[in-house]
Amino acid sequence: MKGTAIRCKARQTEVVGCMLKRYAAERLSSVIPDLSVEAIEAALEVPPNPAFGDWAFPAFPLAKTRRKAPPIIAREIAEALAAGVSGLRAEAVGGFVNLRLDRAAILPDLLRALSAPEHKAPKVGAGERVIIDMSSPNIAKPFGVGHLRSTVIGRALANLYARLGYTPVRVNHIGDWGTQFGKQIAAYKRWGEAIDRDGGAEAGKDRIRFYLSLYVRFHEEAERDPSLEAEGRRWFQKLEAGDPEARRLWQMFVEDSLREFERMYRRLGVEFDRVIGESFYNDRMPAVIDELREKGLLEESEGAMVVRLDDEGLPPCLILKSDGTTLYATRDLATAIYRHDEMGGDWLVYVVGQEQTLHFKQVFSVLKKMGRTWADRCVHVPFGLLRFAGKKLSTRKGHVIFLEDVIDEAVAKAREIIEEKNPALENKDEVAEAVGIGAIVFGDLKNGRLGDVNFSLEEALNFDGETGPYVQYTHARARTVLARAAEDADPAALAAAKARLESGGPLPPSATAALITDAAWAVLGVLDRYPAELRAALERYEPSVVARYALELAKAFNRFYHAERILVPDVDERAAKLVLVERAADVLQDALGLLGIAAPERI
RNA sequence: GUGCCCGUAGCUCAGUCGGACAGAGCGUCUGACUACGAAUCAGAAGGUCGGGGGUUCGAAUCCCUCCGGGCACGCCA
Repeated sequence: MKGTAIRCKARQTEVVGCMLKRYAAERLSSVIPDLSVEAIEAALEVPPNPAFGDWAFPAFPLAKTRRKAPPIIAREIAEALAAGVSGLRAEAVGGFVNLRLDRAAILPDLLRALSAPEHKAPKVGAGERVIIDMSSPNIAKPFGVGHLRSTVIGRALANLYARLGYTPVRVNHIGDWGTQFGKQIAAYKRWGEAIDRDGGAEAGKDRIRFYLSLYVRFHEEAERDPSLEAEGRRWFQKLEAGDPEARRLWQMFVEDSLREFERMYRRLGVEFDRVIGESFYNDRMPAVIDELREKGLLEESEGAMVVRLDDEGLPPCLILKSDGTTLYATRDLATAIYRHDEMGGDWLVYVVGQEQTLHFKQVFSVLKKMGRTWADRCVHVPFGLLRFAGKKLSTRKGHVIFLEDVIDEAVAKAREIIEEKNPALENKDEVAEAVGIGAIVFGDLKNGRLGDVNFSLEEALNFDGETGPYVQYTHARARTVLARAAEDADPAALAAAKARLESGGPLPPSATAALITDAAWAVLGVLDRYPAELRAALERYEPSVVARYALELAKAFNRFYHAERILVPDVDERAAKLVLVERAADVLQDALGLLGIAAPERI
């Protein structure tokens, strides 16, 4: 099995949902009695060349049972189809049966299916609550480009869950606790306090830079002066003990940071159902430790307390340090139990970098040993590391790229392009924001989660080709056509013609002719796959499936747009083409929406 | 050392529960704005799918092995 995500077996169902494919499979099954419709549907594939037809059925697997050569079987199937089955044409080529659907015959059903509500919302779940751990930045640290991944992947997954019938709960698990806060306080006391007293207290983004510079300086000086580390530890002990000054400074870091994060989230359009700091779980950890001890899972090892996981083939999970204090695994156990027991989570999903894969395996295994049967409904959705100029970004060394800087550049570039190409646009700032951010978010989501990303500003600012702006442009272009059509004379006749098209009844000849051209049919074929793509995206926890799909649809639409004139005089033909344009625009907007990207009417 | 992830065109990446000559975008070159938006479209050039074995009628896809890059492997999160 590929990937480290533990997949939900209940959702490992066949990926179907295209009515065209099912149609072909059903026709085929009448002449292939030894296979079920489902098996045939699963076997059908898209031929490498459109000239070969719409679908291809490989006859090779039947060769064993039928004890005949594949080309002979293929020919028999093709002949049987020609003799007694309507709705498609078949041709045997080698071991394949190439199928060409009778486009005109299926068109009414297809149009009806495309306008049905289930097309954009195929039901999979039954309202189960899915707690999604996403974004989860650290206090007193900048919101860097690295946090973008967890944030936008998590948001897209939450949208997909909601769409497919689950109840997602988006949780921002803020890193507000740990020994680094002792260091942060120590650094602030040593150098920062004086600066603030002199009135150097910056606000906003610079405040975070200020904290970061103190943190970096701390690590630099700690290399020469090891006593700093001890000082940091002492401050953390004071913080844990509730020392007023330590609490006050910690509170200041938290508030300043959350304000900054909130601004980023607003720009990205990300919302959370719960924002809970790690410190929230401080008083919940003793109960976990007690339970582990009662169940006899805790063992002493090298002075620390661990849970052995040899039977799972995993290294031991460290629960208590030799000084008796807790570790992040302890906290994550308490967090998971809270999310299940008190937040009512049926599934716990963690959108966290792949460097923590082992950690989550251990935590889930410990939960299982504790008798929590829901442990196998805990899923780690890992993603690759983001690096810059081939280097890993390091907070300690101050190697960070502020997401806001990147966003600002992208928005400025979008603004320039708008001035150049569409100076008459009304809400330029709003659109520039949507396009600039859309470029960044799409640029992240179009690639598979697992690969490491080598961040390139140049690439993030490229709006040509397979990009967010390309999809947004295509959508806006489609909307413009629709708006122009609405201005046309005789809207009543147009509306009547469109209603007829979506009723599932017989179509006027000029409407049928307009939609069965290669260019139009290609668009309809891509539209038909949308529900299946949504299911596949969630099943694989892979928003890039949706992004790739949006690109494919945009590409097919643009081809159609160039090949055909849409606003033609014939009412039926115009209505037919407009239905296609409207469906394409709706699905593009919908797919962008799932990815968390705005789809302005004009750009 | 052990485990996991990655290795496909100059660059960035799809395709990986096996299927027909390996697909996009960027970049390069050539065309298309007096039609609904040229942030577009059409076309060209460009690849030992990291190497080698194996399974199979058929392998980028599955198995083994090696090479290269990354991450993780006890008191950070």
